[in-house]
This record gives sequence, C-alpha cells and structure tokens, in this order.
Amino acid sequence: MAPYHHGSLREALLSAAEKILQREGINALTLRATAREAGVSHTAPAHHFKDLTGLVSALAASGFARLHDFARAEASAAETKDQLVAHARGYIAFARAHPGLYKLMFRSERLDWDQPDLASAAEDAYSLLTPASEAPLAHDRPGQRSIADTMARWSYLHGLAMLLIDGRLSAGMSMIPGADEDLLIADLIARLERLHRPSHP
Amino acid sequence: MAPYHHGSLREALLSAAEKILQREGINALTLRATAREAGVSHTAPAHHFKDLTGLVSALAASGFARLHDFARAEASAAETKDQLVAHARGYIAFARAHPGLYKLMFRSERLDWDQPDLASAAEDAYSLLTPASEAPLAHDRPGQRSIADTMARWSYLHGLAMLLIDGRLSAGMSMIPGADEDLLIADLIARLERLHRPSHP
DNA sequence: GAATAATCTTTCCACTGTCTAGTTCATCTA
DNA sequence: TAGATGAACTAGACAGTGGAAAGATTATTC
Repeated sequence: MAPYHHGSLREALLSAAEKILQREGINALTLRATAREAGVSHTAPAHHFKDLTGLVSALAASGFARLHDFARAEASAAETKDQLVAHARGYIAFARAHPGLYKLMFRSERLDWDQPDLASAAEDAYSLLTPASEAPLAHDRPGQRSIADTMARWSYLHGLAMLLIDGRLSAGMSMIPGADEDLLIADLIARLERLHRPSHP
Repeated sequence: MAPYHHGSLREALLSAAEKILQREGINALTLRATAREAGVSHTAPAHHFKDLTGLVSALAASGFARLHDFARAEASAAETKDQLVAHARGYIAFARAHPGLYKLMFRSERLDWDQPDLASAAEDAYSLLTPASEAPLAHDRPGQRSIADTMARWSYLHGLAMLLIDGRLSAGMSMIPGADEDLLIADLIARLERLHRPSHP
C-alpha cells in the first residue's frame, strides 16, 4: 500500500514529466498525465508547482542546469584549447540528446521567468558563451563589444540547435552527397568563432 | 440573418486565427475560439483544415509566404547593394512585427510538413539566404559550401529572431548604457556576412 | 429537375486545467 | 507525551478543449 505522503513527490513528478516528454512528446505533457505517471492524484502536482506553467518552468530550470553542467564537463574533457567551441559542442550535443526538453526550455509562453531557479540556471548556462578573457574589466566600460558578441553566439547556437532538432537542416544535408552529418555539424559549430568583432565598432 | 454557406470561410478562419494570435497569444488559439471569432459553429473549421494541426499549418504557410514577400520587397527598396543583408533585415523586421505568427511557424509538433503549401512556402522564404552568386552551377558539384553557408545563415537569423521576440536579449541590451536597440540589432544582423566560408574547406 | 457533393450545425465523448473542500500525516510546541 | 498546527495529498466538480458522428442546408452537375 502506497503511503499517503510520497516523500519526494516533487522530484518524482519532474522525472515523470520528463519521461512523458521523451515518450509521447510535448503535447502529451499535461498535469494529469504527469500525476498518473507518478501514481498520484491528479491535483497533487498543484501543491508543488501550482500551475502547468510552474511544472514546465521547474523542468526547464532543471534542463538549463544540466545543460550547463554537461557543456562544462564536455569542455573540460576536450583536448582543444578553445573552450568556447568546446562549450558550443556540448551545447549542441545536449540539445540533440534531449530535443523535447530543449524545446520546452524555450516555450516562452509556458515559462515563468520570475521564478528565480529558472532565471539563474539559464544565466549560468549562457555565461559559458562569454569566455573569461572577454569578461568586463573593473574600471573599464563593461565590455559592450563582448556583450554583443555573446548575443551573436547565443543566437547562432540556439538557431542551430532548433533547426537541427526539428530536422529542418536535414534536407540540405541530403543535398550534399556522401557528407558526414556529424562532420558538417562540427563545421557549422566551428563557425561560431567568426561571429565576434564586427567590422565597424 | 447569416447565410448557411459562408462563402469564403477558409480565409475568414485564417484571419480570425491570426487576430486571436495577436490579441491573446498562442495558448488562446484554439479551434473553437477561431470558430467563435468567425461567427460559425465550432466544428466548421474541421471541414477546411481537418485538425488544429491543419489550421496551424495553413496559418504557418501564409506566414512563410508573407515573410518571403516582405523580405524581397524590403531588399528591393534598400539602397545597399548587399542583398543578403537586406533580406536578413527584412527577415528580422517581419519576425519582430509578427512575433506570434513567427513563433507559430516553428511550432514543429503542430505543423504538418507533408502539406505542400507549407513546405514550398518555407523553401521559398529560405531561398533568399542563398545569394544568386552562390547558386550551384550546372556541371559543377552542387555547391556544398554554399549549402552549408545557407544553413549557417539560417541558424543565425532564426536564433536571433527567436531570442529577440522572447525578450531574452533585452537583458544584455540594458547592460549597454545608452545603446540604441535598433542600432545594436543592425550590428548583429551585419555579422551574418562573417559566417560563410569556414577556415578549413 | 433530380442526384450528388460540398458546406455547415447539433450532439456527444473523453480529456484537460484549475477551483473548493475534505482527509491523512508529520512536526513543533507546551 | 498530548494536542495543535500546517503541510501533503485526495475527491469531486466545472467550464473549456479537440475530435467523431450524424444530420441539415445549399451549390453544382448531369
């Protein structure tokens, strides 16, 4: 007999939600389905997440945190000295490994950015796109150019991740006879370095 | 008294759907709401679009077609000789002017890419990112590099559009004191040109 | 002028998010 | 240790949803 109090229902609901996301897609991710998957009444999630927005936001926060950790780990394991590209590789690899989760992390109309966990996790993740060498100096102007550089890199990586996940680039890939998909993606990622420092500062 | 046959219900439903999208956001865009807005029974849309997916796909097709026309018109009106950047400006301007519609156009789990209208409209729109000078020659290999270039540009523009629409870049913008937002965006768009031709072919 | 087909309505079902009220349990205070 | 307080969870209800089925109305075609 299941005890009345679950004990760690919050975590159980999060992993149930992610399981549904993988198995049946984002349209099947509902509060009730999550509760069913966790073997709990259909209103139980409300106490931990309030809303469907709350559940999705918490899941997104977990996603950003894991993205951050994964990209860091991949970069530190990489042989290359170029940490920026290493982080980018990790970023794209994460998105490809968890497509449903990644897309959920950009479902703006179902995310509550006032939730501190989510905001800080996302900020951490994207701090990897500003290399330490470009960090703003103390008395200097706060690195306007590096901020714009970070925006450009983020845009490129995010767009690439989205189009890859949705298979929108595979049509173009099939047009290149005998091309190695992973190699092409690596080439696209490498172009990230060309985005910084515009012609007219 | 309204006649039993509407006459041009398909178009009426599409514009009703877009009105809802602008007014109440994508979560409020339902089959029933669209039918209500058009003053018709809630199952009437099914005959023209079959599904919610069908309605969304038709709306997305219209969006891609208009994006294509808009970008072309903007580019032909532009003074610059650089058509690529001119198209890119039009692309971003369209996305910012119709944020709900643009996001809907990338709602992959609600789009039916087997619908020919949608597929061809999207293809037309993205053909603008492959300048005529880079078009594949007849007897040559079909421009592997230009295909990858197009992918890179598309990724960058799509990511930029998404992050702009969702306001994810405004935090960074506010960190640059006294920066003109439009000027910064123009600078980001101009970087598109730096993406082509990777270091090692 | 009938037959046929397209268009639209009515009715129905299972499902959803969220509200309200109640039940069970753990923990903290006296 | 007893009792109160509040957190965690359940049960039931409501309006809204997508979609299927079957019927009504009008255009079109032969």
